[in-house]
Amino acid sequence: MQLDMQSYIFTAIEQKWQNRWKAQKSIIDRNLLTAKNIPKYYMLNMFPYPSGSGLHVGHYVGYIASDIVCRYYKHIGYHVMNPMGFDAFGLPAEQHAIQTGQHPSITTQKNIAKYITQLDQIGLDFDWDQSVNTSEPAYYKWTQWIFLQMFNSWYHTATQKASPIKTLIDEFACHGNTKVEAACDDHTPIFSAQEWNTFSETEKQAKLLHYRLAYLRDSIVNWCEGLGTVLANEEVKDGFSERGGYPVTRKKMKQWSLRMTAYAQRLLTDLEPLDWPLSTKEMQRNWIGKSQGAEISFRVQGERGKTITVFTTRPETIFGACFIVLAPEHPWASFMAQQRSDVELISYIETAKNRSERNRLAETTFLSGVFLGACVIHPFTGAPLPIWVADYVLPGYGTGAIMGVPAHDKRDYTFAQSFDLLTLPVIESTILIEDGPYELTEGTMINSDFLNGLSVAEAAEKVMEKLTQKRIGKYKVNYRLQDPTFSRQRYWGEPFPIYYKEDGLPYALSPNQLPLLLPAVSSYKPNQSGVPPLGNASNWSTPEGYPLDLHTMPGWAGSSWYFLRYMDPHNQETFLSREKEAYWKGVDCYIGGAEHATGHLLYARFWTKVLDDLGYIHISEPFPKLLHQGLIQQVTAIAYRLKDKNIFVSAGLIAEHDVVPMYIPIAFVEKGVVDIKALKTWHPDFADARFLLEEGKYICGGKMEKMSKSKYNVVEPEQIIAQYGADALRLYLMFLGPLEQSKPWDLSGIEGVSRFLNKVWRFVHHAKNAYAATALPPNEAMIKIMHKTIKKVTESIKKCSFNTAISSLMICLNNLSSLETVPLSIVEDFILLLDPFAPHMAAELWESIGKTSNLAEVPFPVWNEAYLEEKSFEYAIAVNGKVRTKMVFDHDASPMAIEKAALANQVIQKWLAGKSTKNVVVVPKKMVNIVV
RNA sequence: ACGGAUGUGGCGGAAUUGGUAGACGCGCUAGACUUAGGAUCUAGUACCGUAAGGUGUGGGGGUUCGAGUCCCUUCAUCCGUACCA
Repeated sequence: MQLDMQSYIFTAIEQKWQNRWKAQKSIIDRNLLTAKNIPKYYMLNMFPYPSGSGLHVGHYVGYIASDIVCRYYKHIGYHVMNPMGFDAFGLPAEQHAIQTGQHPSITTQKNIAKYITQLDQIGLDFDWDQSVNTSEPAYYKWTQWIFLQMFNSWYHTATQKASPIKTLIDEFACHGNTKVEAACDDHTPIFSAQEWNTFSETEKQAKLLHYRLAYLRDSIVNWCEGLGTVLANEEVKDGFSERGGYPVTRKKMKQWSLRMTAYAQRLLTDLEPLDWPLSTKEMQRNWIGKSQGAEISFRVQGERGKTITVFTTRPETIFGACFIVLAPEHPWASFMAQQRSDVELISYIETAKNRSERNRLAETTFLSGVFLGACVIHPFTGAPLPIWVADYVLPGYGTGAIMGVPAHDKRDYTFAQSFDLLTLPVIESTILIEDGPYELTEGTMINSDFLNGLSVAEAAEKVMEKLTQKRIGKYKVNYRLQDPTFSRQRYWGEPFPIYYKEDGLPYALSPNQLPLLLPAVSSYKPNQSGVPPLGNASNWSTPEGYPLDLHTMPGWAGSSWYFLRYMDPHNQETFLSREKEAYWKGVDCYIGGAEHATGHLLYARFWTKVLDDLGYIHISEPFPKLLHQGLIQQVTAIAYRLKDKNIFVSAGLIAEHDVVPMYIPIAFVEKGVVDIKALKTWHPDFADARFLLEEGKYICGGKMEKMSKSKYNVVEPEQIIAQYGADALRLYLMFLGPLEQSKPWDLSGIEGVSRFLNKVWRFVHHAKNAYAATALPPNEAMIKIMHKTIKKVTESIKKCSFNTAISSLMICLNNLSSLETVPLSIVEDFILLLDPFAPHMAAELWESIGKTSNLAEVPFPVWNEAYLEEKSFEYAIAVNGKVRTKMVFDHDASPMAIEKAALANQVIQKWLAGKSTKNVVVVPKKMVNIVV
């Protein structure tokens, strides 16, 4: 028996099948499959950014999960599409270009090649013929094209749809903009049809820009003079750039923006029916942040005609308003500061502006602020309310000004406490003012003139009536969601298909000029005066000589619509043909990380709606079903550098120093001790660093965090595959725990799945040899084991509960291997069940038992419920909820009979001795509980 | 700070819908086979206790005949917070 049992040499087997699959793939005729009337399944994976360090084990989790599901769907007869592509524009390749001069496209190509190898080596059955690369002109041509659609559209609030800009021009020609219901900039000037028709082309364009879905506006950005560029919040640490340590200021810059707020309500409403994790829906809901309230205008004392408009969600508390607070960015704040040359105020505004929003919001005990030196008049009482400038009010939300109601708002309360301001309660409550604010929206109004005695809800209604009547307030729905800034001062992104005429206004290139190729540049850095890298291109202008836009699009541009392109990736006429869309009908299942909950997933929904409105596609939601894969976590290593010095302090000594934590590669750490030599050669920053040691060692700090290149804690898969094989790694990553949960990386568990695979191998070969000549029918016990497993595995795959699917395969194998002999039909079923999880081994075993059919297309086993029925059930018999014994009863035993038998049981008798039975609960097929 | 999630043996985790907590795997202990074992097989393994028994799902409280599961409260950890992808 031992003689012909080959051993399981996974390297050879995996290579063999990967090659064979590739050959099979190339002869698949998709058009034929499409034409046949078989059901389709479009699986979508969040595509990766191809970074230089390659894939890490965390990336595989979602891909393996989708591969399992897809292999299953193929087994049950679906035409499956599971494409993979690359979100290839991004900062790392650009940084690399700045450092080495190598063009980012070369770096990107190299990285992509590595990624493809890494994806192939684990047996992922991707449809590479459908792949996309967002940085290729053939792809970004359409990203630019979609941008032009946004530029050439406006949002009609009456129909709740985007519409071509031409319809707006027609409207202006007939009625001016007095009647039009449109999403537009604040303070858009009013004009009549007559005026419109006399406007110059320049004036018309300027007016239209207030309405376009893609428009220019002043955005506040993190400007770093030293690097000549804008930085992400994460690149800014305590007001200094992470790279180089240059000061960073917040500065207004003209930027492209997308009018996403116009879609806020639809993004909110349409979220409801989506089959998404509830937590993700909740996060998007909170991100959109709809709040209903009022805008109320306050007259400024002694300033004729000047008013300050605040947004409040609690207009009924207006009599409790004790002060007005402006964001430091509020135009009136700096105006007043300048006018009065108020040094304190000017400097406060400056510093406050440069604090990060998170910092500003994180303050809990003391809120900073400065009195503006003016007051507004309370519209009902006529009392003067002081105007303050404070950074706990943010410019981007509401009107950038609030009325402070300290008695009923936590932040306002803290602010009032910080400056000893008056606090006036207007809702009756048992909470004393000294104990904090009363924030509930229930109770009876007090100290509120005409609102006294009303409930909060009644008061809200009444006060709105009054405010509207007096024309000082109106209902207002406000969203936390902002129009996202869409331009970047970068090189490696999509250029804007926009040029500027002498009038300084943006004009669109015509679609036939697309793609607008990224130009060659002499340097990838922004130039000294802060002109973006595209400024370094020669002849960056239209054929007529008009200068082209110097910005590029952000990383999320290409990823906002790639799921559409997958359906028709090679079409040069359109980004997605009507026929292909009609066949695939969009994504069936999307698997990706929860960390994109409010970014990518929201942007993609927004773009989809725009394209749907304009009639280019016919789906309103891109991802009807969404699953998250959890992060793989791994220990990070943290070194502590003295502020402003290139000296690193060992972890035990940091209490005595002012240090900045920095990630270092976990690879250089052994039991908390850092290999300083390795560190010094790793990065120039460390080359001549000094180290303050403890007991001769440099000890680093550490945390469990998500595996990520930027934290230098990734585990690369090659070595694991070489040691255990791709099937083992697949199985292990799925066996680790529930798909959606974060899991710490720990290699020791892989031994278990590796043993399992070896056991499967021996089992099949043993069965094969024992039964080569005969074909005995399986007995009842085997059938029961098998059908139980088929059911469990099938249901688990459908629930994406792969860890339990694998464990039931293990249980099944343990049961089967304890049997003397097992017929081949049982072995066949087992191989089929294993196939989605460990496809290389399954294919090899399939062949080894003499099968010539393509395993991937063999129908999945189906269980028969009749085989699973049990005749009896083992009841747990509990006394007062504690299980004391177990008894077996037939399914048709009556509750009365069970109760009687249970009470008569010897063990139970012992527990009942001397007590009276109060109650007996018999739950059929569950348990018995006797209460004494 | 805000929003979201997670917390069960030494470890990863399992547990239909409120009904026998700890499936499956790692690790560990003992044994078998073996020249050998980082192979394989067998048995055991939540904790305390010699036992009878008791205690156990981050902590505290509640609902219930019965709670890992439902409610309240609290703590810890992780993810996101708009130019990282």
